[in-house]
Amino acid sequence: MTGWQDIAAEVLRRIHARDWPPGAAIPHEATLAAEWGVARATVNRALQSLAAAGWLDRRRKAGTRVALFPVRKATLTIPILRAEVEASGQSYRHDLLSRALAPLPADVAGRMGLPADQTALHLTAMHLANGAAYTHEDRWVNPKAVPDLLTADLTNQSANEWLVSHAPFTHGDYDIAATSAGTLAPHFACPADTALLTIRRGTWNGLQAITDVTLTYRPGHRLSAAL
Amino acid sequence: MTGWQDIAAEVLRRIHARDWPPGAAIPHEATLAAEWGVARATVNRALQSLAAAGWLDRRRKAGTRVALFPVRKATLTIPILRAEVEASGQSYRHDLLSRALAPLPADVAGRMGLPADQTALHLTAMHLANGAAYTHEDRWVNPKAVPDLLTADLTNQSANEWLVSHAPFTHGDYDIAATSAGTLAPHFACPADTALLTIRRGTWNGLQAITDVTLTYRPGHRLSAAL
DNA sequence: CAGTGGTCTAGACCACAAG
DNA sequence: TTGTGGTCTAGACCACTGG
Repeated sequence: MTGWQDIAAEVLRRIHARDWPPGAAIPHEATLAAEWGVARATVNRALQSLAAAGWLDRRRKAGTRVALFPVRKATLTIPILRAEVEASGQSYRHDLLSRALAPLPADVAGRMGLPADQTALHLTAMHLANGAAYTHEDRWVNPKAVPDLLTADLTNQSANEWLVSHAPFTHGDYDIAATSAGTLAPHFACPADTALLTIRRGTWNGLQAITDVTLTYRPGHRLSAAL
Repeated sequence: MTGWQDIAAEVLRRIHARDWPPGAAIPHEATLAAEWGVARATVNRALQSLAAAGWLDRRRKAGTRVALFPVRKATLTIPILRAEVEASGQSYRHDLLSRALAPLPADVAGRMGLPADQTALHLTAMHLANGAAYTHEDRWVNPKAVPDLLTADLTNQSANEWLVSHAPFTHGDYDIAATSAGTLAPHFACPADTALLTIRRGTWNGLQAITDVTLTYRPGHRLSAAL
């Protein structure tokens, strides 16, 4: 009945109870293992999970301390739009608005690490929930990374879904910002100065940029998560 | 030289190379352990880390499969404002703008699970980077959860920093939205219709709400992270 | 029911960093 | 130098769940 999760819970309890206040060193793995009558590996696993969650700072030789600023990390789920919409009980649809080959704008090219005059595939689309505008998508795709996308059918499957299943990426980055609706206002039937939430995401396969996409959510949208 | 991280990397390589495409089952732990000449526990650790990162779906008896939608989770770091500002090489300062006991607004009370007429501590402050407005803070604190804060000196230490070191929380939630500057416009010397990024955060100790805070960032701010 | 992942153990060696 | 966490092993038993 004493698994590593139980041990992690007990350690967390002592932290919350301030038996082990922020900054304090806690006993060594071997000591705790003896106290609870388990193998050191079990304690190790529990403490590693708490360290990964930000509760503990661990360093060889220096020991384990309660983090001064606990919980600095939070997991934000960035769902596939279809899943996000359908999970809320609404129907999902996506409309391809445009599809063209064009030279990369300077800012996008810079983020993708490609020459500014490079020709790339430019896609714009609307994602709809229950038939109403949900999210606008503005995407640039490096045709050298995924040549097959040039001829793919994107009417039933969104570019995102196609890429996810055909072009796995090794890493990526994203940022979140607030922008005014501007030229997107007509899509959302809102004033041009409405504040909208945007998420830009770039994905890479090794050193090769795959795609750079900016999603703009309808007015009032919130990104939520637990700490 | 064959640690669990090497094994995780090799598995990831095979996923990226599409040796194991999305949805496909991969060999059992025991098989892989034999293939690489390591203990099953080592393979288990590698596969668990990949499953935690979203690359694999694992179920007892059903085996391990490559996730259909890899990398659905991203870690967003929510830093302490002081650390965020100082990390960018700027000087940090914070000005307490107001501090008063007042009845909780209905929406805040709802989020905190307290009666709407409950008296609580209301704080507003500006966080400055190199002397310029960086973030506006609007905070409500449950005085029953942290009575000591009522008499704390908040001129040198921000409420956030005080709470972090005096009132550990067990869990919390947050959401991110875009709003118009509105009445905060004078603080940022921007038009009232400027789009600003806001982060609302609620923290709890067990069943007791501690605080609910809304941070509004200066125009143009971006939240960034890696995937 | 039986196969697969989940976890524990006891012992060992290694890598890193504090003093 | 030496203490502390990081990891590996070989074997064992357990828990969940698919068939």
